[in-house]
Amino acid sequence: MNNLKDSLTEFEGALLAAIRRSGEATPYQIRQAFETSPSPEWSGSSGSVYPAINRLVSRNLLAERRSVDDRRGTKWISLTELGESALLDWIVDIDAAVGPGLDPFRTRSSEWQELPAAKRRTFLKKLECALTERISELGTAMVDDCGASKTRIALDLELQRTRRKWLRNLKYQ
Amino acid sequence: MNNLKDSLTEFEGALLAAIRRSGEATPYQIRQAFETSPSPEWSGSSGSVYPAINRLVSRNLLAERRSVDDRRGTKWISLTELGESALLDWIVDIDAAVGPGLDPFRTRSSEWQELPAAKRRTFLKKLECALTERISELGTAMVDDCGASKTRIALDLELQRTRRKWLRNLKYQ
DNA sequence: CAGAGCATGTAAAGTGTTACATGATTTA
DNA sequence: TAAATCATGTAACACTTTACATGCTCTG
Repeated sequence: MNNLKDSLTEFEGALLAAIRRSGEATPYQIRQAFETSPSPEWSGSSGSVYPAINRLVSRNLLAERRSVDDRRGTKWISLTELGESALLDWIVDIDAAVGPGLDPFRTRSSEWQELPAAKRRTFLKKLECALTERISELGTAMVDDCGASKTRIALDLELQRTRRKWLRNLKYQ
Repeated sequence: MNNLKDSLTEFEGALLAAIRRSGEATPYQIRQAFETSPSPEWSGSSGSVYPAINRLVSRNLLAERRSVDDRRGTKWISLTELGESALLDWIVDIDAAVGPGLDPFRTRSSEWQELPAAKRRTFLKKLECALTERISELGTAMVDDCGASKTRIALDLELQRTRRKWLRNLKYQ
């Protein structure tokens, strides 16, 4: 009830999704999960995670439970029914999913072509190498991972390959 | 000198790039360009554009000039040499370019597979339709556009096609 | 019993969003 | 001359980041 708009931000959605995946978790665990996540879209800092969780609790999307025998005040949080339904709405948001998001590659792509020729060649070569390196990292990560994140890694891999393919077309135009 | 870190945010970089493309422009023109931009990553609202431009002026990345005969106080802004070099650094930032950015499709992708089967099929079908629609829009946009944004649209198109391809693989797994 | 790690959180700073405010200039 | 558009900006609010603060619990 704190927030006028009832939709979730990208971060809040990702947060609820992570909590639901665990069933029940402590804010600290969720924070660790974000901090050690291979995709660093959010820092997972305490200054973002704790306030966000408390906001979601006050909006009745999360329920918190405290263990009696813990003097640290460790919280166990889980999704309420309202939280489940808000998360579901977030997951199936077609408009959000079809949008381009905030893609630093895409944002810069128009500018690369206007670099002076020598600088452009050097840079595009370096960028292609960096993409290739990332692609091979993702390749091994996908072989290692047989869990739920496998398809996500597959998507990452395809996106990077698409970037590289676009780059190669650009170079020889 | 206002800002301790000397790097640019995504928005500031995009702002400088837009200003440089015009050579000299008024903040209002830049704002319009962002507002009518087909890629709605930023709102282009006055509350974001004017403060950002004034920040960049106070960091000596932008120079402002006022026409004497205009009582509205219209400003003409252009990049200083410092602004040019800051923009160049931003453009060739490999780490930023290789990162995934904030991609709502990618963020949600892990969750779609865990939807109940019936709901999942319905949703994935709708998502595929939405992607197809977007792909055809981009296709016509690319035919119409013969300017500098053509390759950017081509990238958009390839990214959406990659999403759709990934989605189709997912469905029949 | 010291130090690493668990666990919560706040403070200050910066930035983006929506909504509001103000006045000048052009156009019907 | 009224309305649309040009043109600048501020205010309130929300969120994220970095850095700081506090205390508990386990392990060597």
